[in-house]
Amino acid sequence: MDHSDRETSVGGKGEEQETRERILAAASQLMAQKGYKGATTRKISELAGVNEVTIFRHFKNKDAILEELLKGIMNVRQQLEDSLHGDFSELKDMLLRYARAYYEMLVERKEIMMICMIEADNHPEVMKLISSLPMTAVEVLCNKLQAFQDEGHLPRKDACVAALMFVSTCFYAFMAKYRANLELEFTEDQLFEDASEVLINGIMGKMNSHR
Amino acid sequence: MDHSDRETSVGGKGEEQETRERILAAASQLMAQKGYKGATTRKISELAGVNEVTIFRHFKNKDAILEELLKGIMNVRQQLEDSLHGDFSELKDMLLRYARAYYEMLVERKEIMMICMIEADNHPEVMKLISSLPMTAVEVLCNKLQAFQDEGHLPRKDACVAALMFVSTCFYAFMAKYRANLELEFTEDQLFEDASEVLINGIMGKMNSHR
Amino acid sequence: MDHSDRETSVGGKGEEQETRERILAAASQLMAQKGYKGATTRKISELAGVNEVTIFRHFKNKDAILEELLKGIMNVRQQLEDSLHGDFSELKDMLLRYARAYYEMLVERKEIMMICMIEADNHPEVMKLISSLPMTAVEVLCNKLQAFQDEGHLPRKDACVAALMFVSTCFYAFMAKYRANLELEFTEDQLFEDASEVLINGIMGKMNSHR
Amino acid sequence: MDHSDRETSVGGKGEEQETRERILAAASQLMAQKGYKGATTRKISELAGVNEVTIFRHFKNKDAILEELLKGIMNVRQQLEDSLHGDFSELKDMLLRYARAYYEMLVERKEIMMICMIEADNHPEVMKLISSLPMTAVEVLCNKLQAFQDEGHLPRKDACVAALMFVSTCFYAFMAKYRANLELEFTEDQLFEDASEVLINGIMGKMNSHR
DNA sequence: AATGAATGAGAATTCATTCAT
DNA sequence: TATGAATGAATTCTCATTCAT
Repeated sequence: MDHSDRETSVGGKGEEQETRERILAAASQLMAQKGYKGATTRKISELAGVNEVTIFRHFKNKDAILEELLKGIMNVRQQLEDSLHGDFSELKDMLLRYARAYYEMLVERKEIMMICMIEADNHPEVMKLISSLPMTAVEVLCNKLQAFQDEGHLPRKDACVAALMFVSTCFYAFMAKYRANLELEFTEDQLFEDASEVLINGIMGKMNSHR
Repeated sequence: MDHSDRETSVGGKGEEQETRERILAAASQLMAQKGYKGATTRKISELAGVNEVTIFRHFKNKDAILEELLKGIMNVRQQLEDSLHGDFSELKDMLLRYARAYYEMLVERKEIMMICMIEADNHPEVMKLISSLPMTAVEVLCNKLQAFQDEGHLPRKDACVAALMFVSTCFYAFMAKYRANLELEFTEDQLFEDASEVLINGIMGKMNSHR
Repeated sequence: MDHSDRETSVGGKGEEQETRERILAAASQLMAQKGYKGATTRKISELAGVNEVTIFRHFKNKDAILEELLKGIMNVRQQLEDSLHGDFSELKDMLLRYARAYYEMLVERKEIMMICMIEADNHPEVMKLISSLPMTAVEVLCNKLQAFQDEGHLPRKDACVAALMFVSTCFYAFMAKYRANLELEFTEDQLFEDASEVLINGIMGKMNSHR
Repeated sequence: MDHSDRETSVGGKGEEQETRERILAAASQLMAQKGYKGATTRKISELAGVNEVTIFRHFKNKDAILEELLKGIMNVRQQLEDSLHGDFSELKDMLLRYARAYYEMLVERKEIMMICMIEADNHPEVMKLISSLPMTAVEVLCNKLQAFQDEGHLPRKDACVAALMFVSTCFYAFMAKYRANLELEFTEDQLFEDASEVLINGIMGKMNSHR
C-alpha cells in the first residue's frame, strides 16, 4: 500500500505478498461466481495476471487456496457482540446497528459466503464453517434479547424465533442482492429500520398480549 | 432382459419414460449435492443405473438436463395464492398455512433450489428463475397483506417488509436444514407458529403505534 | 489369433482385447527402454496407435499398466524345473537345456526384466518380484545339484555357488546383449556349452580334489 | 551467513567446491534410487541442502550433472590389472584378490552403475560407458588367463568363458545386494573363494580332460 | 555468489460427447 | 433402443530452467 522507495528498491517481500493477494482475490471472485470447480486455475491466473504455475508456488494446491479463503470467515462473534452494546432504552438503534453490522459482514465476505453455500457438500471443512456466520448472528442477538428478558423488559419466550426472523431478513436481503442480482424496492437501511420496528412491536405486542 | 413384444411395443414407451425420469432424478440429486460440474455424466449414469451414453439419447446434452429440471420450479404462484384464501379474522391460521405451503414447496424443490443458488452465475437462464420462487412468495403474501390494508385491517405501510421477514424466516429454516445440515432447536411448525404471532403483533403493534 | 469371419463381423470383443494388448505391448517396450516415467502415456498411445485417453478406458491409471505387465513375470519355476528332468549321466545336456530355457525366459521377458531393474526403488511391488526370476533360477538349479549330491554323484558342498555361477553367466550374457547392446565374441550357445563344461569340471574336479 | 573476507577470497573456493560435491553426491544417490527423471532438481537441491537454482550455477543443466558423474566410471582398467600381479602358483589368491577388487569397484560406483543400467537407452553417452566396467573386467581377467595359457599352465581354449563366468558371478552378487536388496546365504568372501576354486577346477579339469 | 519469483512445456487424468454396432 | 469404444478439449499439477536482484 505504501510503496515507499525502500520497499520498491528492496522489493521482493512486498511483491510476493501482492502476488499472493492477487491470486486470493481472483480465486475468491471466481469461486463465488462459478463455484470451486468452475474457478479453474487457468482462469484464476488470468484474472490475477500471473502465470498459472505461479499459483502453485504460492499455494500447495487448489484446495489450499480455498482453505486460506475460509480463514476469513471466522471470528466474527466479537464484532457482532460489540455492535449490541447499550441498554433496552435504545433497542431500536441497537437492532439497526446490528443489522447493518451483520449485513456489512456478509457483504465483506460475500464471495466466501457464496463459496460456502455452493461447496457445502463437496468440502467437509466448509460444512463446518458454513453455519458459523449466520448461526452465530442468531445466537448473539438471541443472547442479548434474553438478557433483556431477564431484566424484565421483554416477555419470557421466543427470543430465539424473533432473533431468527431478524437475522433471516438481513440474510435474505443479502442473498437477493448478491446472489440473485435482485433489486429490492427499498434500500437496505429502510428495510432494516422497518424490520427493527416490526420486530420490537412483535415482541412487545406479544408481551402485552401475554400480560 | 425379457424384452417381450408387449414391452417393446407398448411398455417400451413406459420404460423409456421411466429411464428418463431416473436420469432426471439422479441428475437432480447430484447437482444439488455437488453442483452442475460436480454432477458428471458418469456419476449421473451410475446413480440412474443406465449406461452413460443413454443419457445423450434422452437429452441433447448436459445442459438440456438442467433446463428440464428448471421447468419444475415454475408455476408456484397459484398454489401459494390458494393457501392464502380466507379473511382477516383467521390471519394467524392463514400465515401458518402459508408458511407450511411455502416450506413444503422449497423442500419438494430442494435440489433444484440448490442448483439455482449454486449455478446462478454460470447459467443465465437459471438466473432468471432463481428469484421466482422466493420473490413470488414475498409478492403473493405482500399482496394479501395489502388487501387487508385496503380493507382497513392493517396499517398502510410496510406490508412488504413484513412479508419479506416472514418469507425470509421460512427460507432461512429451509437453508439451515437442507444446505447447512443444521438442526434448529425447535420444529419448523413451532417456528412458523411463533413467527406468525410475532409478525401479526409486529404489524398490529405498528398499527397501534401509528394511530 | 483365429480371426474367423464371425469374429470379424461381430467385432467388438476381439478388437477391444487387441487394443488392450497393443497398449500393453507399447508400454512394455517403452518402459523397458525409457523407464516408467520416461514411458509417458502420450508416447505409449502413439506407439500403440490409439488415442491417449483410450489408455485410461482400459487401465485405471498408469500404475495399473505396470501391474498388469508384472503378472507376466510370475510362475516360471515350473518351466525351469521341467527343463531339468533327466539323470546324472546327461548332466551336460541338462545344463545346456537349462541355460537355454532360462535365457529364453529372460529374453521373452526382457522388457519387464528391465523395468524391474529400473524401477526397483520406485515401486515397492516391483521390488518383491525383481528377485523372483533370477533367484528362482539359482534355487531350482541348486536343488537339482543337491539331489545329485544326495545320490553321491557330486561332492557335498557348494552346489549353490556353482548354480549361482552358472545362472550368473546366463544373466550376464542377457544383460550384455539386451541392456548394453554388446555383441559377445561368441554365440550364446557356445557360451552355454563351454560354461556347462567348466561348471561340471569345476564341481567334479573339486570332488576329485576332495577325495 | 558469515562470509568473512578470508572465506570469500580463499575459503570461498573451497566452499564452492564443496557445494558442487554435495550436489553431485545428492544427484548420484537420487538418480541411483529413482532414475534420472525421478531425481528431480528439487529433490537434489533439498538433499544437497542448497537452493534449487544453485544447481544451475554449478552445472549448465541436469544432463551436465549426469555427464560429470559418468566421468567417475572410467579408468578402472589399471586398478584391475594391478590386482592381478603374481604368477600361476598363487592363482587362487589372485582370483580372490581380483574378485574383491572388482566387487569393491562396483560398490564404490554403485549409484552410477545403477544409473547406467537404468538410463542406457535414454542417454547415448551412457550407453558407451555402460559396458566399460563389466567388460573391462572380463577382458583384463581373460588376458591374464591367456598369459597363463601361453605359459602352458592352462589349456588353450575358453579362457574368455571362464573369465566371463567369474566376473558374472561377482556382478550378480553385487546386483542382488544393491539392486534387489537380497541377502545371499553366504558372505561375498565365501562366494568369491568358492567361485575361485570352482573356476580353477573348471579350467584345470578341462585341461586334464583335454589331455 | 546465491536466491526467490516466475514461467513454458509437458505430465497424468477427467469429462462430455460421437461413432459404430 | 441401448451400449462399448473412442476421443478432443480441458484440468490440476510438476519440472527444468531463466530472470532479476
